[in-house]
Amino acid sequence: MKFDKGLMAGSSTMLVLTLLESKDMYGYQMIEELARRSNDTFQMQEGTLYPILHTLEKGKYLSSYEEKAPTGRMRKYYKLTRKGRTLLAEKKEEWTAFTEGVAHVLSFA
Amino acid sequence: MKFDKGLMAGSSTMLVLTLLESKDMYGYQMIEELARRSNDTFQMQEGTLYPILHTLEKGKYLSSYEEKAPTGRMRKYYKLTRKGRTLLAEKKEEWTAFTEGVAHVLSFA
DNA sequence: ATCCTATACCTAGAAGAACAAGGTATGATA
DNA sequence: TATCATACCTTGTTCTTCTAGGTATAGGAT
Repeated sequence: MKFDKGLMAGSSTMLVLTLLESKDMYGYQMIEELARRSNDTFQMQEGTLYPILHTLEKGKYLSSYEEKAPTGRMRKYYKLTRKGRTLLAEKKEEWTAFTEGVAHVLSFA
Repeated sequence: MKFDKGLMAGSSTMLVLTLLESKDMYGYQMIEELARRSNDTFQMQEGTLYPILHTLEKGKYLSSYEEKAPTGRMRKYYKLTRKGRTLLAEKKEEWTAFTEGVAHVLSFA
């Protein structure tokens, strides 16, 4: 399933934060994990993800550290800060309210 | 409730088409009706709506006609075409699949 | 040996969509 | 007479995504 570009807008930041809620992850991993959790319906592009990560880190919603993978390559892990958790909670609330609003409009007789 | 700008993206066309599903409407009316159906959570801007209407009409998803209101002013009514109904059905399916995907990611343990 | 693929990071530029902020015009109301 | 609500529209800015590249390493295939 290919989604309209616009649909991702507004929810991708929430999705990224959600992934980091369970554990620290690196970018490439997030893309795979997102696909896995959504049964391959979400294929986030690297050109979408990396700028989001950088913006979130700049805003102190995430912190990062590098770690050597067993393969020998470096990976950049991101970690949710307290500020990030607060943002995530807000995003989730907003998402719920928004989808409820849409559902209400759609189901209106 | 004020929503993130991005959230509207991707769903506003669906919302507009949905409004026209029940009856022909004019732009100004759609904004009011959308607010009413969503308990004032959706405040679509004119600068958002009118371009959408024009694009949809250009694509033959809507047709329009002018009618004099009881007040004497002209109103431009929009009507769903068959092509528009098809598009609406697709948009609804896409929306459902997308929100289900998000729900799945959010609820992932 | 060489090439391709997967991994892993990044960015610049184009495209799409919403919004802010303006404009025009008419009818009703104060 | 002035202001508000109605009713339409557009331009320019901003935000976000995606496309399409670039860099680099490791492993497998040819």
